Amino acid sequence: MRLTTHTDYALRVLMYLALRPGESSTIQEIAESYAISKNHLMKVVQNLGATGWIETSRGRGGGLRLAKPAEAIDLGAVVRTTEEDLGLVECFKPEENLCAITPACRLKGVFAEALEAFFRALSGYTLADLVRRPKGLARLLDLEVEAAGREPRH
Amino acid sequence: MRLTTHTDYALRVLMYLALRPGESSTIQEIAESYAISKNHLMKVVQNLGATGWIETSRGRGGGLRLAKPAEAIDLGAVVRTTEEDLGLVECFKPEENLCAITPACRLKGVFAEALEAFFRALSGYTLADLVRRPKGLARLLDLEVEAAGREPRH
DNA sequence: GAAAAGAAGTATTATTGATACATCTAATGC
DNA sequence: GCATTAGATGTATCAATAATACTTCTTTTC
Repeated sequence: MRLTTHTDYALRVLMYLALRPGESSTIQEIAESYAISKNHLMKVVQNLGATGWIETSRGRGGGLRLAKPAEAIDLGAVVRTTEEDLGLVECFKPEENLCAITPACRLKGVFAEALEAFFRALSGYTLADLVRRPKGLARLLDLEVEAAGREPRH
Repeated sequence: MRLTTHTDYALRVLMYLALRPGESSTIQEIAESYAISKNHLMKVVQNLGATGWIETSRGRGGGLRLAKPAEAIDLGAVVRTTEEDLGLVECFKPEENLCAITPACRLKGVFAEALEAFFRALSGYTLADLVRRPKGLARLLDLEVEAAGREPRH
């Protein structure tokens, strides 16, 4: 039971942007801060843009910013869009389900309920909850933030 | 977000055994009923035996049976033993975690809580809940059960 | 119109879950 | 006690797909 790194990276991007409300950041910059692949991050950002969590602008001076305040970004809702395969067991996917007992089996219902509980717990938090320690985070990301009180390295 | 088929198969084996309390069944038989790989199922059964959910006996007349009543087999506990990788995101695994912001990041705590909610929901059910329709299940598995009222095919 | 930055599509690599195969060991029944 | 049956164990292979890299557009701004 794992989430893809796609989801992991998507959340990191959102956290980064949440630390700089109103300002725009580039993929380049974010990839460097986390020391992860820029190419991979591009796909993640593309997806975040397509699903409406962030706004992107091209050209010189372009970049990314949150489409709405961090307080309004529900983590459960985010993960539902970044994690595309939520079929826990075979019987979740009718088109490829070969399990003989599906018609009388209660497994699917039980797992569906557990999955619901998972997302309900996530939805108890917003992006703002993840960046409750902005100074510490900004320092670790080597990032300039209002009131951070020091110059960034780049 | 998926569970491995290992977990899926483990639950199917337990359900099969729960339909025949006290009797013993062979891997061969179970693999045929579900039309899945016997070799793969062997590993699953081995694991179920090692973790104490079932009892196995070798030799002629050997086979598998539940180690305790279906009512006493908690689904959350089962999945915790069959699903070995529960590290949802990178920061769950200290030995391979490279995320720079881990010290100040609240992501791990939030996901740990969601995972807890997942298992809490599963633990609301036992194996007995999964086989609440024994006749229907037995018919689909082509299985002889007390009071099922017909001869099995094999 | 040049430069910067994101968008899009394709290709490659690496991981690992799933599966197959071969051999070994234990228990039973004749 | 020996043959047979059935599970245990270990290794090797295959397949799916996540992760990553590359290349080529578009758009925007100066």
